[in-house]
Amino acid sequence: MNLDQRQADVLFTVVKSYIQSGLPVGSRTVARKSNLNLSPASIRNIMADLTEESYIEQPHTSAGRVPTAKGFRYYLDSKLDMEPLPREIEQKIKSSLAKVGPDLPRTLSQASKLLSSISNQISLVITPSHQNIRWKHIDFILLRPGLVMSILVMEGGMVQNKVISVDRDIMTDDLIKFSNYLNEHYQGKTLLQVRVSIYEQMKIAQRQFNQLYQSALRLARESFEPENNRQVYVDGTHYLFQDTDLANLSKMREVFKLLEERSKLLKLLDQTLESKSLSIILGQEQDWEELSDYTVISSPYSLKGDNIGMVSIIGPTRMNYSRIIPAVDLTARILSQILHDIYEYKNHEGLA
Amino acid sequence: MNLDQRQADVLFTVVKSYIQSGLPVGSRTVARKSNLNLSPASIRNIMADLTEESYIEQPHTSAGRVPTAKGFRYYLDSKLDMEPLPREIEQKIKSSLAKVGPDLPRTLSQASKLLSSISNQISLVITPSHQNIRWKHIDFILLRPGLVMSILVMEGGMVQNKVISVDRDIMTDDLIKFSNYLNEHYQGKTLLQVRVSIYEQMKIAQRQFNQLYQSALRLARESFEPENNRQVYVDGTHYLFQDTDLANLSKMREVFKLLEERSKLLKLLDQTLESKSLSIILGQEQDWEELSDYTVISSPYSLKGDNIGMVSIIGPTRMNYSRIIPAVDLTARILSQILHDIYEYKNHEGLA
DNA sequence: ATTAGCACTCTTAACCTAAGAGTGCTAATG
DNA sequence: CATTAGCACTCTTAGGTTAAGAGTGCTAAT
Repeated sequence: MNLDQRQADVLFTVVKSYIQSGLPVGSRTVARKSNLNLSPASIRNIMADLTEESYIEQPHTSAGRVPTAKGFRYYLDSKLDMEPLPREIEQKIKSSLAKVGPDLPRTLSQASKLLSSISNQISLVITPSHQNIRWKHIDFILLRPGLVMSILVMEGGMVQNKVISVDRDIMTDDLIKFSNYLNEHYQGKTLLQVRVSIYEQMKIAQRQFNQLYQSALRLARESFEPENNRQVYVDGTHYLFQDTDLANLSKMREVFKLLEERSKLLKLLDQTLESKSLSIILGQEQDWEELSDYTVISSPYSLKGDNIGMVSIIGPTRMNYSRIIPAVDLTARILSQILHDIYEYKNHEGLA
Repeated sequence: MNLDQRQADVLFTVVKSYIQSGLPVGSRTVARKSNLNLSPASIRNIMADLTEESYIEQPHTSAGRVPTAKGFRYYLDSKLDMEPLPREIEQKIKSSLAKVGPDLPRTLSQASKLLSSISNQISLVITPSHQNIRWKHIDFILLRPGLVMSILVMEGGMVQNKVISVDRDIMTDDLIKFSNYLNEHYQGKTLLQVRVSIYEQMKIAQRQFNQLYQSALRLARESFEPENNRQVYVDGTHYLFQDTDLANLSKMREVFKLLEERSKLLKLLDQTLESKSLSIILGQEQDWEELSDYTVISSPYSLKGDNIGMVSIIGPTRMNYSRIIPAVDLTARILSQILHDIYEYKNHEGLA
């Protein structure tokens, strides 16, 4: 069902006013704030319709209306009046991130700090999946007989390390041979590409009986395995305490629980990784009971056209979307730009 | 001023009852709960004295008494009735940590999770200062001309990496020479020891004009520099929402702010790193206005007699000390034990 | 189609009151 | 002389009542 112009106008006014005040919105207020020039009585009729279609609802008989999830969704799906971020904020982000230097983890961490402080909401920045990134160098270090640490340096300065158990008769010299081999033959490929190669070789190797060769492959396979170690940089958790009352205390607690369960969190954010652009998850809509009353706004950052990670904020459903959406969007864009620069060796003349 | 037996008894009863109920404690209650066999009237006299000396205080005229920071401190400084942790919990910690394998970061992270879940409080585990740990291997990787990543693997599997800018004419082959040299000559020393050596060599080198040699030293110096990268594993933040009302909301918010300001947090915990054993910081006592009403219990974990890191919890001042102190203490002990095992190559026959 | 008017509902804040918890003091007690 | 019973007093809290006010939906007038 679509809304006609007047209905949409009323709905938008209700949403905006509710975002601003957090209070149920009455017909009087809508009459004043909208530019429809209708009397409250007429507005009431329209609001009755909107309630019928459950875009808005009444907390109780004599209260004004509050937008439902459906109402918010309609508001968000319509092109809305974004306030473009002031130039100086954009500059601040750029310069602040440039200062960090060509170090991806620090860049992401800093981006998270910036985003939370300009949005006044909890920010999340998730590290890239390593799968589609090329790697630069691999090293195996014998921690002690039977135990090896593999260190995989990705372009952009991400490092992935892993402790791997191996046959006890593998020596440092063997490890050096392995790593030399891998560095020579596979360097510059993505992890995914390497994995495919290795699996092929393993099939062949099974027919041979070269023990050492098989060990090498096993070691390589483990090192390049898709690691479950994507990190999430979380900042600004204290913003969740903005205008809160006892009622949402238990809901806030759920948010904090969610933030600590990284696997759940990743699942939530992965939902949106596929979408090409900014996406909004309304907790009430989905079956994320942890997020009722909260909304997640995410925007992917990309490298060479692939979305590899996410920039997000978590805030109350009644947050100031016009301000925050551009903030998330811009942060993701700048991050993509900087990533591009790091990977293309541009604009970064080293650290101070 | 010291308390006599009876005064101490009354104070303890007040503290315990307050911890249990969170409510001001009246003379009736003390008369019942203490084993003094005195009438409420007599208790009232004693409580008046304790109030005089400000061990306890009255929220208002007709209310019972609440322990002050001084009262809590007296309670904590006296040897108190610890409930030793049940055997099975100790076992659970040990086995759960053993399962992680000889990987220090993961071990610490897991320890933090365990501690928060058995204490029902926010837990903090701070990673070791690398300064007094021996290192195993160093590697330099040329990210691109003029930019090197150094990777320093410590015993126990900590990795410290850093992006360092260098002269543009340093090549991969040079880097290999550098790292070989360092690995041969300094391996097995602590970072602190290496730094001292390097500074000495730099003094000598200044008089020479071997450009390459000087570069190598600069690179080494940066790599072994005391990094500001001690991490803190935080878990169980949602426990802060236990029995909370609007009054402490703003205080809770301060705690969350503190948790995100890692530098402040480290300063707080470093206070206690020197003390040989478990220590308790009452927020009200110190000038940590972020922590009024909260208390930090910390216990250091050690390697070869040196305290290298901390295990802590943050909880309300009225928490169950008898249960939680042993939990913190035990976790730190087990961690020390496991560290010892990792470093001595004992008890760890690799991963599954 | 729009709106003024109106009766109705429900929440909220303010006020009052009674109950109850706890105190400190005094005088009695063993 | 330490202890305790008794009591008047204070202050908080919960409950109940009330009045104000916000907002509604309906009806009838424009």
